[in-house]
This record gives sequence, C-alpha cells and structure tokens, in this order.
Amino acid sequence: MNLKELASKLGLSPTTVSRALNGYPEVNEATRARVMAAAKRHNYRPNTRAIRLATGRAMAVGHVIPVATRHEIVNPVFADFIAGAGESYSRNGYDMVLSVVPDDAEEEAYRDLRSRGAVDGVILHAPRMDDPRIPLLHEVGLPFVVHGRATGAGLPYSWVDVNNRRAFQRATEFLLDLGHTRIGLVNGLEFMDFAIRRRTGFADALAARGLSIDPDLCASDEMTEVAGFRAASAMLDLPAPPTAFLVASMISGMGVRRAIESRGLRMGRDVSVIIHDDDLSYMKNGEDVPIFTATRSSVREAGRIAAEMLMLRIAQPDAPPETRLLEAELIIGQSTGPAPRNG
Amino acid sequence: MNLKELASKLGLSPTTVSRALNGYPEVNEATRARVMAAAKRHNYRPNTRAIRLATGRAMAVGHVIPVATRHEIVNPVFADFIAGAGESYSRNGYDMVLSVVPDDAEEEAYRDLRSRGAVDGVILHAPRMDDPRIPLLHEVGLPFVVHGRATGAGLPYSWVDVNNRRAFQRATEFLLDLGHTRIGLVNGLEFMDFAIRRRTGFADALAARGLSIDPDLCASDEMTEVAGFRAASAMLDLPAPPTAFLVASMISGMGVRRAIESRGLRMGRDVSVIIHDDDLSYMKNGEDVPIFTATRSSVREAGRIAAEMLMLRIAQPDAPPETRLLEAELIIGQSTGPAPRNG
DNA sequence: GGGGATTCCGAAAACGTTTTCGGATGCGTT
DNA sequence: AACGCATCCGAAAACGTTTTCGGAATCCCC
Repeated sequence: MNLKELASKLGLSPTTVSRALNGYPEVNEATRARVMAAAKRHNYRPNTRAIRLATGRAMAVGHVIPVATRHEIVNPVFADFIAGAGESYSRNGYDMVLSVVPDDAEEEAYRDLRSRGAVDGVILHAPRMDDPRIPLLHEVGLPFVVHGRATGAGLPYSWVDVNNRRAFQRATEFLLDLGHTRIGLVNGLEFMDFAIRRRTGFADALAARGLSIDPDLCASDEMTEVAGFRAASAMLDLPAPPTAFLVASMISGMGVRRAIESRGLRMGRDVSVIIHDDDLSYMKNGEDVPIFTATRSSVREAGRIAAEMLMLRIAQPDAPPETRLLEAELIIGQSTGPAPRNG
Repeated sequence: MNLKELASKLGLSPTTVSRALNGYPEVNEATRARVMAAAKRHNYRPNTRAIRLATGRAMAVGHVIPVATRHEIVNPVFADFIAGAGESYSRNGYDMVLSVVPDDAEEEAYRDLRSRGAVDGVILHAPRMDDPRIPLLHEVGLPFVVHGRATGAGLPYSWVDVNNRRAFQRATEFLLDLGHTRIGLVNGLEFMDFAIRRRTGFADALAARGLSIDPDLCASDEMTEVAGFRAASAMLDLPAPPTAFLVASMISGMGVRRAIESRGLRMGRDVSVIIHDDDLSYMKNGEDVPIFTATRSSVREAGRIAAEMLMLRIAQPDAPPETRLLEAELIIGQSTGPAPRNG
C-alpha cells in the first residue's frame, strides 16, 4: 500500500493525503480525519526510502565503531551508551546505524557516511588527545556530538561528559581521609582523554596534601578484568604495597579484587578499593548495598542526553555548540575502610 | 557531486556512468576506466537514498533490541555478537540499523521496519520457547536468521546456535569424573531457549550416572554478577553444599567466585566451577592460562556467521532455511579440581 | 454583488539513482 | 552491397514520497 493507491482509494490526490498525514494546516479537518482513518485501516506506512530521497534527510544517525587490533571499543560501557542513545532516537523517529569498520578505516567511514547521505549526524566515541576526527567532521560538515572531551581540539564542538577529574579527585580525598597514603591508580589507557583527566584529579588531590604520584603505583591499560588483575598484582608485590586502589571501571575492579583476595587479603579491611561505576544494566554494583565504593554516573543516561543534543544540532546546524558536564556521585560501599595501622 | 554532474563533466550520459561504475558489461573498457578515474578524482559516491529508492532494496539489516522492565538484552554478549555481525555487514556494503524499543512494542517494531522498507532482513535475538516472533516474521515476509533456536516453533527457519545441551553435558561429565556428585547449576532465565537446553544437558549427564537433579541446587536468573553471587551463596549455605558449580556465563561466574571466596573457600580446591565462556573481547577468561574451566564458543564468530547467512537469505529469499550448530570446546582452567574427600 | 482574502485541493516537478528500451556505429560474412 | 550481429551508448521511465505553484471555490466585508 503506497501513497498513490491510498489516495485513489480515497478519491483524493497524493498531495492532499501526504499533507493530511503530515499535519499540514491547508487541509480540511474532516478530510484529514478520513485520511487518517483510511491509513490506519490499511495500515499504510510511508516508505522510508522515498521520504529520505524527497526530503534530503536520512532521518538516521551513525555511530562508527572501530574494531580490531589497537583498541577495543566494543565493551559493556559502549553497549549501555548505545542503548540509552537508541531510546532517544526511536522516540524521535530516527534510526540508529552502526558502522563497524577496521580501525584504520575510521576516517574514511565518516566521509563515506557523509557523502553517501546515509546519516544526518554522528556521535563520536572515545575521544583521544588532539583527536583528528574532530577537525575531520568539521571539514566534511557532518553534525556531531562527542561522548567525552578531546583536550587540544582547536575548534569548538558539542560534547557530553562526566566530570572525571573531579570524580577521581573526590575519591582520592576520601581515601586520604581514611588514612591511606599509598594509593594505586589502575587507570584506563592514558591516550584516552577521560583517563588523562582522572589521573589529573588523582594527582591534584595528592598534591593538595603534599603528596606526589609514585610511578610504581600507576598503571594504564585496557579496562579488562585481566588487566586489572595484572596491574594490582604487580603493585601488591611491591616492597611497599599500596593500601588502597583507585580503579577505572567495574570490570577492572573485579580483577583488582581477585588480585587482593588471591593474596589472602580482604578487600575493605586490608586493602580499600574505589572504582568508577558506569551503572551498567548488566554489571550492577551490588543490589541494595553497593559492593564497591564508587564514583557513579550512568552512561546510559549520557547516551540519552548525547542523542537529544545531536538531534537538536541536526535540526539547527548553525546553533552554537552545546556542552553538558555530568557530575558523578560518590557512593559508599563495602570496599573501603580505614588504612591498616602498620601497613 | 552527483551522477548527473559527473556525467556532464565527462561528456557522457548518467546511464553510461552508472553502468560503468556498477560493472555492467555493455560499456567500453576505456570509457569505464575514464569514468572510474573521474569518480575517484572528484570522490563521487552514489547517494544511498537514491539507490535505495531506485533498487527497492534497503541494503540494511535490522536488529531490534527490546529494552526496559522485563529482561535486559543489552549485555556484553549482545555487544560482541553485534560487533561480529557488523563486520560482515560492512564488508558487504550493508548498513546495520539498531532499533531500541520498549519490550511491549517489539512486534510492532518488526512490522514497522518491514512496511517502511527500512531494512531487508533482521536478526532475531534471544529466542524463547514458542517464540511468537517467528510466526510474525514469517507472516510479514521479512527474511530473518535466529541467533539461537526456539523450541516449539512450528515453521522452519534459519538459525545459528551453540550446541548448549552438549556443552553442558560434557562439562557435567567432566565434573562427575572428578568425583563431584553435588553440582550446583547457576543457569540463565529458563524461559530462554538456550537455558533450557543447558539444563537438559546437565540433567542428561547426571541421569547417565544414575543421579538426578536436586531442585535446591538449581538456580535460574539473569546472568549478572549479583545474581550469580546470590545463587551460589544460597547453595553454599545449604546443610549439604555443592562441591562444584556449573555457571551460565563469565559474569555470573565472577559472582559465584565471590560467594565462594567470601566464605573462606578456594575456587579450584574446595569448590570447582565451570562456566560458559562466550569469548568476549572485553571479558577474556585469563590470558595464557584460563582462569575458569569453561565451555567456550565465540559469540562474535556467531555474529559473523549469522550475518552472512542473513545476507544470503536476502539475496535468495526462497532458498530453504539453513542452520548452523557450533560446538563449544571444553577448556581446562584453574577453577576445577578433584572433589574434596569429606565434602 | 463586486472585490479581495481565505480555505481547500491538485498537477507536476523534484530528489538521485537504476533500468528498460531502443538507436547508432562498425565489423564480418555472403 | 546488403545483411546480421556485436558493441557501445543515451532518452526516458520508474521508484514513492515531498513541495512548489497555482487554481477553484467559498467567505467576508463594505
């Protein structure tokens, strides 16, 4: 059932039917009602392909996800962000298209999406320092919103991000208040912008108490269970091991916990741990009482917000960039306690 | 730069340029080369929207992911499957569109995708027993491939699945061979088809040794860390606790491990654990030597295969359904050992 | 009852491709 | 020289909408 058929069934022109369905004012309310009823009865749905060609809009937004060797982006955090964004899209009649490409073809993928006219805008994931994708997207004129920030990007752009610096600063202060002075940082990859900011927050809090970073107590790696285990193990085997850890994610945190417990130590008593909790639907940090003390910020909510922002930008491409800084809350769980007396 | 402009720049008709670029034989090789060169020079890319309208194909496949109350599908396993499928799609010039909808609107979402002409086919996720979506997709005539199987579906359909029954049967036999007789099953939700099959494999192996299932040693819940912890805790607190666990996923397994260790027991010595390992990129089961003994099957690979199958079906909608049963391998890690003498 | 404004609707162009149908040219064969 | 057959190319229709432009009623107001 297409527009022409529906129109002839109603004894109207396609023009009028189209206008009736799209809420244009220049159509009699009586005939509009008649058209609506007929459309519902024959469950007519306008052909997306034709709409897209006629209007010149794709009514779709893209997420390109690089894959393979270097750095794995397909992680649970990403999945939850996507889910949040997807909710916003479908509420607004947009489609979400995911483009999985080898990581050396990412820039090409953006150009491609743009010139093929497959999407109206994109979300940029996992920004790095001086991220080349930002000037690229400006150049090709594709509206975009960044999830995170990219230190060093010359041009202004829209972003939504968690206040990572502040979150880790507060977490560090909390540990310091408990008497911990040797704190291990199990960070994400430090070419990622968020990891840099977290490290800064960590360093700032230490500096404010006259302490400085011990390079032996800093690790930077993928946020996997195994990497967390490896990093924590190395630090715990030091002559002067840390009494507390600041950890980049829930998953890394599980590895850290395993390292602690496999040495016969108990988390929360012998060694304290604070993680960053993205509030993932499939990785809840406990039920009523949190397992880990954590800095928490829902990445799913961030996805919703980023999507809304992007659709707004698409509607008004010349509006000034919008930014949104989300504060993480510090929630107290069972994984922290006062520093042991004679560490 | 569109086709008409490129054609006039070359002094050719749009027809010829189109044919040259799409490899049709009725064009002189010399002019084809000239066209190709010009296309590359002006980096012309045909407009997807126009192609879709002209050819009547969407060159896109859909994944609808229900979200909200009932059952959370946005999990790491899903993410890895998507990544695998996405690789296949982009290699073949297909787009992947994700439709995130409230779970009571899932059927409507399929009808919508179909009648709007937004996709050429879909992948069906997380099939349940007597899944109503299978007859629905048959009815609306949308090519599809199921990830998993749905016991009770009357009509034939294409699927790719892991041999879950056999995997859990083998794992159970392995534990029995080690002398374990009280084995706890920490299963997924048992309205999901794969969970039913795993339970069957478990029961079959027990029955073959003259044992039967103890209802107290069976749990069925979401595959989260918390749920795994809860289930294992309950069983370990039984008067006659299990000496081994069979666990549905890596994440549940971490909860089980936490339950074991929080009781001062050691996994692999006091209590054995076998998990199912989907070989997730972000949840590797150890590096060189696996942490958990596991039945392993790459869900990413399953995604690749399912995508290939779907694109084939789209090309030949009348071909008979194709099926693909993947065997899981049993890999030995550090989480299993002989049953303790006096359990 | 004549004028302009308002209301409602339709014909046709446009979006950028693919595809059908046919036409022109050149070549080999009789 | 006539014919058939490849070979190569173009005009125009088609895909299913939206949108522009205009036209015919009807209404309102003096």
